[in-house]
Amino acid sequence: MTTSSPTRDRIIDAAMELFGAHGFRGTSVAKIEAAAGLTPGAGGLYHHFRSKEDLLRAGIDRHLARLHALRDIRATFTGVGDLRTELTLTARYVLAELDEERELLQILAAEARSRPDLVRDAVNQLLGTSQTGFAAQLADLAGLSPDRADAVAVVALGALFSARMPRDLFNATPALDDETFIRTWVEMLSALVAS
Amino acid sequence: MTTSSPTRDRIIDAAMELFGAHGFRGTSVAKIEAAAGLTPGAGGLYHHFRSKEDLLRAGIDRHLARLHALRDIRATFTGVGDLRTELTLTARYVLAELDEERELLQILAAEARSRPDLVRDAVNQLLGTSQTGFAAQLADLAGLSPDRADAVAVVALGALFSARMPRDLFNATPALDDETFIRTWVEMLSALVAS
Amino acid sequence: MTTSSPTRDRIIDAAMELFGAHGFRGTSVAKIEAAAGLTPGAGGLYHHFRSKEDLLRAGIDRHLARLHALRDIRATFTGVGDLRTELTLTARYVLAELDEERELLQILAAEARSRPDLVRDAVNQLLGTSQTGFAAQLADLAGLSPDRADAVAVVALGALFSARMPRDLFNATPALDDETFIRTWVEMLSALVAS
Amino acid sequence: MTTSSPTRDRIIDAAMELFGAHGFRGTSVAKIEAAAGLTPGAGGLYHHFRSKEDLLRAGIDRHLARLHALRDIRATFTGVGDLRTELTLTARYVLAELDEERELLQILAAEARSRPDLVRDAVNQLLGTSQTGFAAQLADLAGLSPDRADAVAVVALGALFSARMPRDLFNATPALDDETFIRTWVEMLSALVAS
DNA sequence: GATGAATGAGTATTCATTCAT
DNA sequence: CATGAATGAATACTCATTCAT
Repeated sequence: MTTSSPTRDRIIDAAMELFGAHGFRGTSVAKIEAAAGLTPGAGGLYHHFRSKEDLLRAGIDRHLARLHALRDIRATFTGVGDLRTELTLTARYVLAELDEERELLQILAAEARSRPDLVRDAVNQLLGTSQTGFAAQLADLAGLSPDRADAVAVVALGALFSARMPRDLFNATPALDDETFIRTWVEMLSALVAS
Repeated sequence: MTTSSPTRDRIIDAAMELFGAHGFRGTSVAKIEAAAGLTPGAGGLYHHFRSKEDLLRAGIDRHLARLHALRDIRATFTGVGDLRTELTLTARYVLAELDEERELLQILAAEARSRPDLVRDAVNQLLGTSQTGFAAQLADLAGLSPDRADAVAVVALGALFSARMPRDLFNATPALDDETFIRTWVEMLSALVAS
Repeated sequence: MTTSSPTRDRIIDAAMELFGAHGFRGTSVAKIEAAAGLTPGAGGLYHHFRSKEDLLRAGIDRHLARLHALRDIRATFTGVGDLRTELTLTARYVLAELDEERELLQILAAEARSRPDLVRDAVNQLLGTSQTGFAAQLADLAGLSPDRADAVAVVALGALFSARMPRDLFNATPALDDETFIRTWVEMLSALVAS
Repeated sequence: MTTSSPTRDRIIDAAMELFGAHGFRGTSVAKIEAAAGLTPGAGGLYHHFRSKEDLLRAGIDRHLARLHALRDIRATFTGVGDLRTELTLTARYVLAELDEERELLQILAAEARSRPDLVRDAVNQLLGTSQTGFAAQLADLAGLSPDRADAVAVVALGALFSARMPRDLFNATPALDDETFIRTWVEMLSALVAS
């Protein structure tokens, strides 16, 4: 458990927002301090973090922790309803989660080249549990074999991610509204499972 | 038409590789010059490009031009075979194209925050034609209504992109081999279309 | 008389050791505090010293005070024995004293440029009394005239100091072991006095 | 042979003077640039040296090179005259050499703690050849055995160095004028050799 | 067309010192 | 007395860009 203080939290908030908006390198320590209410350039940040990079890591960790919390909550509302309903709920949940993690994903995408390991680890945490969780759900709901459930989970979740990636990572205008996207996605999956 | 010269091309080559590996800000003009065989730090680059940013734009444009060429070639091998075969070919083609554009995608993802317009424009060119092209193919092959074809194209292409994004953009280990991915994807689509 | 307290003394101990090892500028107040058992960076040092420089002065003063004590003790064992014995004892005593003050000399040498007055004063105290004392001893022992005794004392003491300076001040490997050095030095002096 | 340019030389000149006066840490890169006629803070220094430390090394090397030149010249005026004359000439030469290297010695003394190896190496070059050279001269002139010549050379040269060290290294007022110092030193040595 | 040299504007980080608690 | 937090001032080093040769 890392030490927590109001200033420390304010620094993380400010930093992650700025990292998301201008990238890690594009955000100066002075700007972070200013945005956190400290005197810019005075190095007050270093009373809370060893380096700018350390702050990035702390920010990512906080995001990931929040995510784990979300996942725990989720477990409670599974297992009630028919296939279509459950898939629709899952889709909505995943998109909501992606929205929640938009800032994090932008940062990770921008830093992937400069901090490969940091990014890989974070992304594996983000994706890994989603995939195995959804595969289990599919195996359970639709009676798929483990291997098949895995494959379907990967392809289907990928499609779901792609509903947000172009917009969040590349500023592209989304090609479909959420309702239509989810409906089509559910149909595709139920058709596959039924076949 | 911008002037072309062997040195100019070498600079673009070097720059795009370095931008892909270390990001735009992470790549100094001096390093680009060195990698292009010029004296680092002497500013020889400025005889060919007005600024570092100008060079980035030139690099992106060259990638996009190459892409258009690819697309033209593609038109020739469509329209022969049944649904499954054609979908499989399409999937393979899209993945190959993504591999071809990996460097570009990495650069675009990293710069999305700092150069929103530049990135949006490039990505729209990359995605736009794919989407309408594939929608048309689907309408044609499976007799879907234009709206429906659009929706299905978006979801299906998104799934396909997601076969590369985690690895190319986030250094994540791919969860599925290409063969399995494509097979599952084709099944999903044909099931949907058949239903 | 400055106030004395266990913490204050611990701070001086820590500081002088660190100053000797890394120089005054190379030693941060935070490191001194840490080495003295205080929280680093909390400024606890300032309850005992007005500034870092003040602490340096206090440390030097403590060293000089210790030296005076040594000198007093010394007076007791002079005046017994022939010339050679007495010179040998003197040589041993001076080298021992130099060893005792090694840390101080290192600090003084390093700070000579940045704090000229502080260093000059301290060094004058260190050298002055040695020189007049030894001159008196020589005049007494060997019947030299005051002027001549002064000159011989300066040259001879200088030779003695040079047995330690290269090693203590410049990390050079000593060129001679103490026994040989002292024997040669005693011979040189007695030859001169006898001539 | 390191590259040489007027600016590069001006930077070394400025740096060594400032290092001597305020110490290495006490001299900012900006101040060196200003003193060398460059814009302070613009980093122009880095077109000539990889780092501030690299500049220090270059400065020390230049001093040492100059010293070797001096030594070569010296060989020409040895071997003419009786013992006393030759010793007097040697003493004057050594003091002149020390005056020539005053700046260097001050820098070395100040940096001994922070750059032990750099200083040790330089000092070994400075002292080593002096010592063996003078020992040879003594063996030759006065017919001393090698071991004894070594011992006498160390003690005598140490005495000579001590004519400058207090003043140059510790700002102390010299206790003797050069003439008297040298005369006493010569007497001491000839007495020893004659005995 | 290429280069050596220069510069203006940063950029992360350090540090002595202060002060409310 | 000691500490957590803050700050003003520095500091070494980087870099995109310009320009005379």
